This record gives sequence, C-alpha cells and structure tokens, in this order.
Amino acid sequence: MAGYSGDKISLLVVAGPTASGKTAAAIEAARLLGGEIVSADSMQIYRGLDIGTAKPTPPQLAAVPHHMIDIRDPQDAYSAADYARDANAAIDGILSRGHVPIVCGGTGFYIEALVSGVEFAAQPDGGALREQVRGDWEQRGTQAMLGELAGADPEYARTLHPNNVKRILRAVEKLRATGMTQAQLAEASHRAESRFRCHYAVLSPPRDTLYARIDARAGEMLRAGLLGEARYVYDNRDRFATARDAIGYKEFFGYFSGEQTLEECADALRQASRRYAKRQLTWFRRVRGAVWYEAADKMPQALAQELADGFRRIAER
RNA sequence: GCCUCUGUAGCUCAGUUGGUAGAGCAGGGGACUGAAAAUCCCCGUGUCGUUGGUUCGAUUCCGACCGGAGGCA
Repeated sequence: MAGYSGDKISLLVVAGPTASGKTAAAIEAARLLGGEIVSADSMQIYRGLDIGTAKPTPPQLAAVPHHMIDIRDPQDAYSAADYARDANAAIDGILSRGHVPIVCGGTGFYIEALVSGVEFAAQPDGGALREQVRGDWEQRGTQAMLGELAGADPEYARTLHPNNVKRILRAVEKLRATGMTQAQLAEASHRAESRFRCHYAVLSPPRDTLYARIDARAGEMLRAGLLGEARYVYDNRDRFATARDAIGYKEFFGYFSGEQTLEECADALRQASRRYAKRQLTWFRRVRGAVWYEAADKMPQALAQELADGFRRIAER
C-alpha cells in the first residue's frame, strides 16, 4: 500500500458511542452493499472476551464476514499501529473478493490510524523499553521524565499536562526508541496520502436514550454471564495488560476482592459506560466530514438504508 | 394528640454570629498522532419547603402552615 496512487478506495465507516446500535446497522448495511465488516474496537480483538466487549453474537458473525475480531489472546499487546497494518491487510482481502469494506467500531483512535493513512515507521519491540522507562520514572519522578522529554522535544513537552503520566512516559519511550521528536514522527508517518475516501457515519441517539440503552445492556450482560468473564480477567489481571482496563471487567475487581458489593460494581459499570460514551462523542465531534445520524428509534434496516445511500454517493463520485 | 429533630444544586450534606451560598458524588465540555473501553484537563444560580412578621435588608431570627424522621402516649 506504500506509495498508493490511483483511485481512492471507498469506505463506509460506521462509528458512534457504545450501545448506539453500530453492530446491527453495519451488518444490515453489509447485506445491502455486499460488504464485509472490519471491526474497529480495541477490546473485541481479544479472544475469549465476548460478553463484556459487546462482541457481535455468533449468529451476527455468521451473517456477514467479520475481520479484526478474535485476532489476539488477552495477554497480547496491541496498538493503533498494529491495527492500521492489520486492518489495511483485511481491506485488501475484501477488495480482492470484490466486496465493500465497512469499518465499524467505537475506537476513534484506531479508525483515525487506519483512515488517515499513517504509515508507522518501524519501532523496536516496546516491551523491554517500556519496563525501563517505567523503572526510571519510579526512581526519578514525573518531573524528571518530563524534563528529559523537554530537553529533546520542547514543543511536544509543552502540550503535555504534568499529571498525564501515561502520555509523558509514552513520549519518552518513543523518543528513546527513535530519537525523533513527536513532530518528526508525525511527519515521517504521514508521507503517504490516505488511500481511502470515506462516508464516515456517526450514530448518535439522544443522550437520555443512549444512557437508557447502556443501563439495559449492562443488565443483559450480567444475565449472559459477564461475572464469569470478569472473574477470568481478574484472575489473569497481571498478564492481561490491556484487557484488564476494559469496561465491564475492572469494575468487578472490587467484588472479587471482597471490598464492594455486586450492586456497587454494577453501578460502577453503568457509570463507566456512560462516561466512555461521552468521551467517544467528544472524539467523533471533531472528526471532519463526519455525517451524524440521529439514530433514535430507527430500525437497523432503515438506518442501514441511509448508510448505504450515503456510501453510494461518495463511491460514485 | 404532644415533644424533638429535619426540609439548601439531580443526590448526600456543609454554611451564612442577618448583606441571596459551597463541597463530594451525579452530570456537562475539552484534549488525544505507535497502551486509547486507556490517560489527562476544565466547568457549581440554586424560588436556601410555603407563607406571614421583625429588619434598611431574611435562606439565616420569630410565628403559622405543609412535607419527612424519631420519641412519648
């Protein structure tokens, strides 16, 4: 895909906050368009985490081909760079079959990495380096780490809040690995123009409807056996570095350790989901060119029809 | 029926020795370029239960009334 030239690939992107009805709408749209679905979800990539991640059900997965689901074990690390690479490969496969690629998911950062056409420069495996950076931070403190960054990349260091330890450490990690500033890295990874032309749809039910759906779905998840899955993650929390942070699991850790009641944990789950939905909406709001669908009580079929129409408009340009 | 306590932001409460009020939670807004369901930042006007009275001025003091909780019978 390097140096891509020629006509752009038309892509339907179905985005939106959690519980907005993306999955059903995307499947219907895939039926209408002869499409295959490319999931854009940082947690659904993990095998064995099905209920808490609101993965499509087996019948849904069987209805239309899906990609980027169940591609890693929960102890595996994954990143936006990995996603961009793997999703691009999946899209190439879909195109070779003459089908329409439909990106569907709520991880805006992943969609961005895919759709904007970044080509990440090779970087040595981060495992050992991350440990080293973390060790330095524990010894020297956040200020020192930010200072190290500011020495080499003052421009980026200025944009980081001193409390945002995670971002600071990540920046130091990248700096040590590549010797490049953030701006240089961005420049290096954006040489290629995006190969896609998107109909970027954001499904957005009214806030109170969305919250009601989130609450209802939390109950369904619990009835479907979420607790067992959460227990599995809890028991492996030392290994499941990413999955242990997923909403739907970490909220129950207090229950397993005996510090909270089940009801308290269920409340925490609902609240974390609401806050997540809010953050997702903030992300999608600034996506330029996105088309918003007030997907209130619309049936998936009707919505899918609109999505398909929107896609055809850009595809036939 | 009598006595005591209580009624302040969506919720739990603090406070004003009388000059129209502030915390936590909830909620809202924002950032985001290789961990992102992560991480981080910002945001508090509400008939101070109702109604009379005292007062230059009452949410604050006094009375009545209406809710709520407890006690005595």
